[in-house]
Amino acid sequence: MIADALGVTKAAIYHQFKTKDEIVLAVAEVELARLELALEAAEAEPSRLQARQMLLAQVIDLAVERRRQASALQGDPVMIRLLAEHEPFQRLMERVYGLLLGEEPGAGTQVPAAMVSAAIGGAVAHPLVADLDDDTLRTHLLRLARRLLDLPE
Amino acid sequence: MIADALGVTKAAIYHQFKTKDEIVLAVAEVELARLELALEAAEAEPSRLQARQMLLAQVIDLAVERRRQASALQGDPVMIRLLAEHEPFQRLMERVYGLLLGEEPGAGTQVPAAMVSAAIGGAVAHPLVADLDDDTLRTHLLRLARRLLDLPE
Amino acid sequence: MIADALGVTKAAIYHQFKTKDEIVLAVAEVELARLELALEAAEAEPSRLQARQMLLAQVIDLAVERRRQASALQGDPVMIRLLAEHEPFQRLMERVYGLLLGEEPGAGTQVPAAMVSAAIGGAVAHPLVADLDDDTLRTHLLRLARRLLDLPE
Amino acid sequence: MIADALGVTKAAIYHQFKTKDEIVLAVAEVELARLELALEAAEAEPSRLQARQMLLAQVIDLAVERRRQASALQGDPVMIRLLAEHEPFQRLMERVYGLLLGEEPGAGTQVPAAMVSAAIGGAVAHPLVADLDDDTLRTHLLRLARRLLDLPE
DNA sequence: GATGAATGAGTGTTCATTCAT
DNA sequence: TATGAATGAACACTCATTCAT
Repeated sequence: MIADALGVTKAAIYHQFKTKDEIVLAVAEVELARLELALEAAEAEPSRLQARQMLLAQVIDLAVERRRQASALQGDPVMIRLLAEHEPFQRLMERVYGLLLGEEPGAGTQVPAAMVSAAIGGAVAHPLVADLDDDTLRTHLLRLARRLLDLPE
Repeated sequence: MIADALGVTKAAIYHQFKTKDEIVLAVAEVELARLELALEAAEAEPSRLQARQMLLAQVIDLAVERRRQASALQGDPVMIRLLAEHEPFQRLMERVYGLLLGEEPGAGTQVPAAMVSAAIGGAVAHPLVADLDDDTLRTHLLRLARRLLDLPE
Repeated sequence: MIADALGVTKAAIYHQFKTKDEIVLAVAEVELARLELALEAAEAEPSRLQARQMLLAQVIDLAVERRRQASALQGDPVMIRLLAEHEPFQRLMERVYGLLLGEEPGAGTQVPAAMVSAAIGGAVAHPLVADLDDDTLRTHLLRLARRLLDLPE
Repeated sequence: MIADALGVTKAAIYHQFKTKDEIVLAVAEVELARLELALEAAEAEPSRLQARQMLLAQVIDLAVERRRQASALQGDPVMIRLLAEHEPFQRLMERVYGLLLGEEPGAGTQVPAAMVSAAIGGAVAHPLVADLDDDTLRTHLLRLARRLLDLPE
């Protein structure tokens, strides 16, 4: 499916990547890099509140932007397993969650963090919102996420 | 995979169900029936607020209870397609969303509805919460969902 | 397929017959019995020519009559193999061919015999003639078969 | 079955063909091409009678030649369905029948056409003629087909 | 006599992966 | 770098057959 979408042969892809895991990782890492950039930009903000607002806006931007492209890998079991096991991703997400929630990461913040992540990720992929244009979706997501995170509008 | 998990042959399963769709539907319908019961019980409540609180509690109960069992079908493409297409499920979810959000269902409530659903479903399935015991998870989910839905604690 | 068509269970059929071969044989033997009757009636005719005409008419009658019923078994590989191997059927067909062709059976008559049989059987099953009513089909078959067999109209 | 007969894996075959239909079509199309060539050669003949004689000879040649090879697909349900539905084959057969019968194709010629086709095809596949050498079979078929088609020897 | 449950072996098809060129 | 050909293992599904009840 991936090879066809790129217009090359499967073997050509296996020349560049040793396993499907590596392919998925390569795709994921682009997103990770962008997320890391957003995180660092937010962490550089002087006020904690501004940092949280900024990070949230960028996380939502990324999710909305990506929603159509790379959808091929969206439901891919390899992708799901990898994100659940890939350590760098885990650590990055803990930092993101920690800042978003305004707390240090730890056992107490895991569930809210997972819910925020799941709420944004799930909402973006949900068929109910497939017809909404990007701006409307972004606005809705922001409003709801702020409520979840106890952030002022 | 299902047959192996049950310790029987594939053919034995195809003796009981005509298609994979039927297998998935049979599993889903058990949940649907319980959800419908919960919805009807909530709708019978005198006050709207009590109805919403009650339905939310039961929806979360169901999600938490189910989280380990039937996880085999969780990512199954047939399950995903069926839930997206199965009319009775669609109608039921609209009623659930409508009551949870305290509004009549419509275009304006789709995104919050999708987010609530995704938040609960996603959080329950998230690897980060796999180690939490049921009670802790339930408490967290309730707190967050109430915030999302503007419900008092 | 057979069990469903009869409205009983597969196991019920396997209670009556030990193998699929036996089922097919039982169906075939009904036809064989009718064919044998036709053959004996024809052989009792005083003139050879009358015998041939009579047998041909009855063979075609049988084929046309059967064309819709039991069509389930028509293409069945078991049926095909069985008719090719079943000795009583082989012997019966040799007698039928011999009389139809007006000769004693032998190496020299095998091809014409096979062609007559194939022409009638094939034509009856051919999709091109599916819409023809029984009488029209019978008339066509008779005319052509007579030509093949050098029989006067 | 096909893969085993060729001594390769099923997947190897599915690398070359997308569906079973394609496999069957590929086999059938070789025959179709040869039949079309024969038809065109016959149509180029100056006299109608010569054209019919020539086409018949070639049709029988093709049938006799093919009788052992590709017999794996002979009873294959996919093959049967495809030949019944494949438009190019339908059109080609109508042209062949029309010329063989010495008439324009139409409703009136369908049954004789089906019978000639069934007679040749059926006779060639019939177990009774399996032991005959090609020349003897060809001779028999020619004699009988000429009789069917009202062609001089 | 009949049924429900089960099975082994097959079929059409996909997918991750390997390898010689 | 890229390709074509191949493979093992899976998956959805069917069919002939068996057996306890």
